[in-house]
Amino acid sequence: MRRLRTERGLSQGDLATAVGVSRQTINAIEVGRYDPSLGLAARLAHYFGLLIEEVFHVDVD
Amino acid sequence: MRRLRTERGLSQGDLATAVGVSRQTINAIEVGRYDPSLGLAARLAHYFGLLIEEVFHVDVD
DNA sequence: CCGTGGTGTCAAGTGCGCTTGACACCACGG
DNA sequence: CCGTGGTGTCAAGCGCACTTGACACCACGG
Repeated sequence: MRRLRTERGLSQGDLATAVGVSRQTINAIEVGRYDPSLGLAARLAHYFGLLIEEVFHVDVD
Repeated sequence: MRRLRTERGLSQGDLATAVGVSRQTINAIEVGRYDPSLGLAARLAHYFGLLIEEVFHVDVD
């Protein structure tokens, strides 16, 4: 997630506005404070041109 | 979602216990009252052997 | 030395995801 | 006729996803 963002030379704020959330939300997801909603996960994956599964390694148990 | 479930001959309650949520939660998702969390979406997709993107048509805008 | 951009984090508030518990309806088999 | 399984839905409550606003720290260029 942080890798995908920095690889593209984006700040947290840039990515936040690109997917329509606040900067703090992007930061919280990157540092692992909570998981994004399905909608936000979909927008982020779509923005990076990847599958949700490729961006987030949710453990399924 | 309902199609995937009924194709496998499962009740809402069966699927609910299979993915670890309540029956009402499965029902609410099927009737579109709200979207599942990323974790639950991942467990459901995994249970059906599909990608999250194949199970849920989240509109990305 | 100061300003600026990027980041980490806190506090307080809103709304949704999900819970338990309950009740009603329908279809079915006894 | 009654019981049972499957479904739809309500109410009240809990915790998380996400918000705005604020403050602090660090690195950098002027």
